[in-house]
Amino acid sequence: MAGEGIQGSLKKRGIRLTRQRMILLKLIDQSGQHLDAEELYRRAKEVDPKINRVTVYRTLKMLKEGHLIDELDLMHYEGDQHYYETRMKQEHAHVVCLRCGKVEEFYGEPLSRLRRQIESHFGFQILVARTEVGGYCAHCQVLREREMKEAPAAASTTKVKQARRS
Amino acid sequence: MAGEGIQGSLKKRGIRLTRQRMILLKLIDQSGQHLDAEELYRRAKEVDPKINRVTVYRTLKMLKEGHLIDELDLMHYEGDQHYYETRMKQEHAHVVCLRCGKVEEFYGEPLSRLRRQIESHFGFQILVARTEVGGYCAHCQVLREREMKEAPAAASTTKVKQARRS
DNA sequence: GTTAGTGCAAACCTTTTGCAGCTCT
DNA sequence: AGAGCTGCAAAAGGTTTGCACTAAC
Repeated sequence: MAGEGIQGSLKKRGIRLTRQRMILLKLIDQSGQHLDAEELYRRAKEVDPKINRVTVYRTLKMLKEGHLIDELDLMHYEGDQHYYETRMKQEHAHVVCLRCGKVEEFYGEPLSRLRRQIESHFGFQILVARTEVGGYCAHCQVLREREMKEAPAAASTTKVKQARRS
Repeated sequence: MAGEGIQGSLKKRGIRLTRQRMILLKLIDQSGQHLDAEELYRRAKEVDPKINRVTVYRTLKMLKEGHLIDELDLMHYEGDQHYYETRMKQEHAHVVCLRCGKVEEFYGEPLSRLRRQIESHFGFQILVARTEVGGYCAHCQVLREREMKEAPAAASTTKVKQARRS
């Protein structure tokens, strides 16, 4: 399991493995989802009701600075908070539907090619990379067409809040 | 000049061209830079000291929703505010040095290829795309090596605040 | 035992909202 | 004339900080 990888990495750097951090690491790692600080806090409280929101923020900050997790915005689909995911997976782009909020992940050659080109073009040493794409998923394109016929003016703002899942 | 393009587009949509909006459009368009709301407000006040910060936010929001400008985070190099740029340019990635803050722009084939692949892979209709890369520019890589020798512990956090220019 | 980490409260920064009055068209 | 926009004040949302206490090593 991936949690061990992160814990080992922290230990090596002399960072203490507190009870709170173990809980948070486990949560981040288990859920394949993109969690924001508040959601992570909510879930952590179910395990340890005494845990503090601040500890969540501090832990996320630490993990981010240690390049153990990545920070995403997901096109700010529902507010300006950030989302997090473990860094183990292969590099991928996030594709966010601006109507239903669904997040898909795109893996593949074009991404690593882009990375290599940027590195060689600028002599740049890449530490983090983030590609986010916003638009309409196949399903919502159809629904939008329908909406346009019924109420052309309102359709441009239509936003259906529903489970964001990849 | 590009400002005309945006103004025309607004007029066509029945959006009023107020004095304040003209000022802001001109500023966004002139400066080839990436401005955040506060900086834009600061500059606008030099032209019209009575302009309100809220108007800046409202104008940015309107332009963003009309897809006339793009919103960037620039890897949150210095805070969580957003940066804006006009949308006329060809699509490009933003390459941010995490040490000196310099922002470079990368144009090229890999980006449009990525876009096409995502569209065909998911049947997705892309409206906005954002690629941001963080790391060390050629210049700062050298400086960091030097820092590592002198003060290994401190070097990981070293951040030189200086003009963010592309 | 020492030092890093936690919880609490309070501050902070960025952005949004409600509303009365002003101004483009 | 009238809808749309602005300014002001106030609130909201998300995140960080100072400090005394606690717990990991």
